[in-house]
Amino acid sequence: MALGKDYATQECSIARALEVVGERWTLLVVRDALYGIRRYNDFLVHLGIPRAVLANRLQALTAEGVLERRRYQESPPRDEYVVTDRGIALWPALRALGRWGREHYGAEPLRIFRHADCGTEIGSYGECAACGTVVPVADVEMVPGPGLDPDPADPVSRALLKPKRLLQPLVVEPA
Amino acid sequence: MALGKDYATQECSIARALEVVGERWTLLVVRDALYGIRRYNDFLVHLGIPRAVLANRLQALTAEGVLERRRYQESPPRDEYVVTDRGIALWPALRALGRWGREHYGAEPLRIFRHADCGTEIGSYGECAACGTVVPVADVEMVPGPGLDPDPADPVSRALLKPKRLLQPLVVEPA
DNA sequence: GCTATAGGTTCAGTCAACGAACTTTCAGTG
DNA sequence: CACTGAAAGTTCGTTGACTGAACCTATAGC
Repeated sequence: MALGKDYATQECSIARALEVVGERWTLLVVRDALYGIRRYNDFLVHLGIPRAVLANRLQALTAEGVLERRRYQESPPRDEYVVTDRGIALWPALRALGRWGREHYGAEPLRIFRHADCGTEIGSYGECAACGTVVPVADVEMVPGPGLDPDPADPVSRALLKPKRLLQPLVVEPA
Repeated sequence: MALGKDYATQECSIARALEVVGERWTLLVVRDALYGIRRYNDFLVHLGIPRAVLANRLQALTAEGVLERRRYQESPPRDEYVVTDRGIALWPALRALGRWGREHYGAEPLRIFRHADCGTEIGSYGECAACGTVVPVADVEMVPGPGLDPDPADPVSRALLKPKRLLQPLVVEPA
């Protein structure tokens, strides 16, 4: 969606944000990065995105400082994309969008997010009602909800069925 | 951004939300609607959006129940687009996106949002720290911040310089 | 009759997305 | 040593969306 040419005239922080994360697929890439996905192929399989578009988005998000490209093996050279603090700061916006989507279009929750320390489901704004604090993203535990397909086709979706903390790197079993 | 064909396979409330509001311009239309803009021409002038795209977005948002089309005069027939409860529910997501944009890319605030009852600036999640409650959108007052151009070219931007409550219909002075 | 306003539609050109095929580099296996 | 397979892309032709300009309709005011 984003495009400097027009959004630049907007004088608006929302428009500024959308220039970075407003394009098609971009917010879903950030979502997956928060879920712990780091590798090109895992994004590819989980999103079902054209390869060229994924490469473009990963590069753009890296250039914007939302992701960081990191070498994880030397031979053959392989890089992974890790979400930065700037990307983590998008969690409240993604959480708000997800709540809105579920409340207005979804029936049952697909994924449930809980405070890992106490097990309480976190609220609309990422807060824990029991502890009275906003939960750091690293302390959010994601568990599958009743609406989620219990036997998805792709190995990345299967790996995401296991309860896990956000940001923790996802371990994908080979198919 | 949105497109059913691919996002439908996502099993994700965020993707579901992006199918509705993820396309280019769509979230900015909703933002303007929350600011009190209701008329085709006012959206057109303020956004600088191609006419055909605006017509498409207004129709799509109306079909999704985010806006409501309402006749405001009979002769000649003229309709305005008013944000619904479903659209108002997007405020936390827009607020979160705007905060992120300002904190990571903007210098000074462009618009400041305050609790109309007590004057306190509202927080990241739309809450009032003084009152300890989430402020209903209708009780949010918008005032220009230091970063905003004090003398914009178009009449809609000029009308938005005056402090006003969200949702209150915008009164545009003829140029 | 003339002009302006509001709210669109139509059209040609451009640009991005899509899906399939292809490339490179290496590790492991027989 | 050839073969297979994985990871991370690049290239390319087609399709679809966005863009800007022009055009259209109905009415009010002068």
